[in-house]
Amino acid sequence: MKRTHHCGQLTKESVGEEVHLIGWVDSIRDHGGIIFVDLRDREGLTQLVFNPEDNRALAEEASVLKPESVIGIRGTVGPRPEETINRKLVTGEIEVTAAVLEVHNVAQTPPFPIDDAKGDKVNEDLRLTYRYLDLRRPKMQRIFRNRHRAGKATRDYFDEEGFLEVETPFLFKSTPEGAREYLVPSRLNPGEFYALTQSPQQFKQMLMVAGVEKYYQLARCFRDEDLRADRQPEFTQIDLEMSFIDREEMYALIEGLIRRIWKEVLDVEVTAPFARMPYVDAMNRYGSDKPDTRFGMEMVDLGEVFAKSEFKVFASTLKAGGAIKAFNAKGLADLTQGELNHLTETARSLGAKGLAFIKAEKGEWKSPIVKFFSEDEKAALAEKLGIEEGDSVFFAADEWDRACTVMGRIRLEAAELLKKKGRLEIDPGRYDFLWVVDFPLLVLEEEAGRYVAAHHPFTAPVPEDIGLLDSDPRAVRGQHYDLVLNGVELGGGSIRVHQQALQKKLFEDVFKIPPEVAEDRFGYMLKSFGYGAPPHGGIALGFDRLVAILSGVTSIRDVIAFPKTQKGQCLMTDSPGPVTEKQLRDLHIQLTDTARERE
RNA sequence: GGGGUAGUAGCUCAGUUGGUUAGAGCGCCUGCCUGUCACGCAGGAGGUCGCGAGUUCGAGUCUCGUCUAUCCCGCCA
Repeated sequence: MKRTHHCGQLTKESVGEEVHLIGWVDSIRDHGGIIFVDLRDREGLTQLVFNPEDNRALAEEASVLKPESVIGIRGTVGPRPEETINRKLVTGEIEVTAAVLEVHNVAQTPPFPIDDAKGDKVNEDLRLTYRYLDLRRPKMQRIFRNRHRAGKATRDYFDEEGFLEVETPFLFKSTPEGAREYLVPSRLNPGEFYALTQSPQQFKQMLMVAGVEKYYQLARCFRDEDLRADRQPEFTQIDLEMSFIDREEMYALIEGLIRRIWKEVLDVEVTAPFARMPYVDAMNRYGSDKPDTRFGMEMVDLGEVFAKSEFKVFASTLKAGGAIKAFNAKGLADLTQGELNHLTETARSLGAKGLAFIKAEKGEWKSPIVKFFSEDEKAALAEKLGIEEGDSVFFAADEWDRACTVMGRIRLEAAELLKKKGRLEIDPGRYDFLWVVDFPLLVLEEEAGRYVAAHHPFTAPVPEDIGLLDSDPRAVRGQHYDLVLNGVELGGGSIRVHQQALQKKLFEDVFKIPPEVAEDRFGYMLKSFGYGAPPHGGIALGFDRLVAILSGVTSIRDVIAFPKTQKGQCLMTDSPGPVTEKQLRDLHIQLTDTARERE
């Protein structure tokens, strides 16, 4: 029995037609005589009617149906009596009176409700074990559709912009300086391993040398790092690279892509160009390289106020070259001791010694540190932070980057508390896109005492800073850019180095990679630059995060059909799993004793 | 590797200071019910309180360990 309509389609226009429908039984309402069945497919619900006065045998068949069974019916579309019209359903004006019922599959009782509201509350491990049931929920079906539309918008846009989609290998070689990789043993090359690509970075640059000029790919990437709500071991990036492009052109290109996706998926007009913020400003004002600018509570630098303070903790921090940072959590003076303890714990976990605060309550400042402040200092604080009755102010005194990071994190947690108390509301339809720019090219790796690439070693320095590479490496800015949305890092990229000599200098002189190691890992790349490499640059956007935001969910597990748990397992298929001795022998692999014991 | 939260019926949860037979809603089963759409009404079944030790006359409750999920730190060029 082929269907003539889907379950979200029929309206009173179709009254009188004979139709075939097929789908899952969503619910059954058996009145002893008349029976109503809601039939569901991915498009919607349609009410079926079985009336024993018309067809007693059929009604008896229907009375033994169970929810989630798959059935097909043939029947006639009829108008519902006026008083029984269901305005909540698209198909609520009609019902289909069944004449023939075909039961494809009777379902067992599902282990959890297949229902948007109730299903959301079910333990995630159970949902993941029965993922095929979880995904039946209309909410998950909407996410599938969002993901599909976002992908299609991306492909359409880049196609129109003259880009070619090129697939690159998953099986690459190990490049240990980045994220930890998944290794794949090589049967044909005993003792050697592939690594699954963390990203197509090096291949896409080779495509530029190859003259492709404009490349993109919805690329699967693999990283063997610990998982988070926004990190899965395999994930998808919108990856692109383009020759003869500068930063300004890149911003415009990606703004066009984002506008296209938001329009196609949400029918929302995104305003471009996006705001831009230098990295240093982002850290100073928001304490993060991915600032959430949807609310204020910006940080203030108090170096000047406390430069000559009697308060030794602040004064000595400044003297040692550190910074005093603070922000005003507007209206949070009533935070409880428990909440304050929690914030303090958070600050400590980030390396702060504690969390200094002032609560402006009942006309006075309650604080363990305010007694050390002079009248001038208090006046300056009140003015700089705009302290009013009912506010809470938090302080961090530490090395500049730690002070910023700690305050940035406390700012976000304070915002969560204010949201919970109903004093801060963020419009769910608000999208604060932001380019964070002017990143340092290098960061000092304290343990090793050397510089490593802040982004990756192929990022080009800002041209006017190249001279500083030898004299003052920390001051060199990279041509790197991050795209941030509502405090989430959507992606990042850079204009790349395309000159052999500069790339070699960076590998060997700046990153101190031994020449033979550089040759082994990147030799082919350096060689290629000797044969006519165009200037080029690119970016990669986290497609899962993007779809999560478009769908209003906080975990990318919700936008991946079959995600892994925090331990990297798939509960539905029970992977990973053991393999046979023969498989191991073929791969020239022996298990250690600890690995054997776990079996 | 570290810190937090959770684990009690199929699901979501409650369970007081350690004290009789561990409860509720939904779901499930049975019966009744001809206009419901969270149908209704009546009745019923259903429990290794994650697992293992310990303290105690007595443990869902306290202690230790462990497992699983989740959030975070480290990590993610």
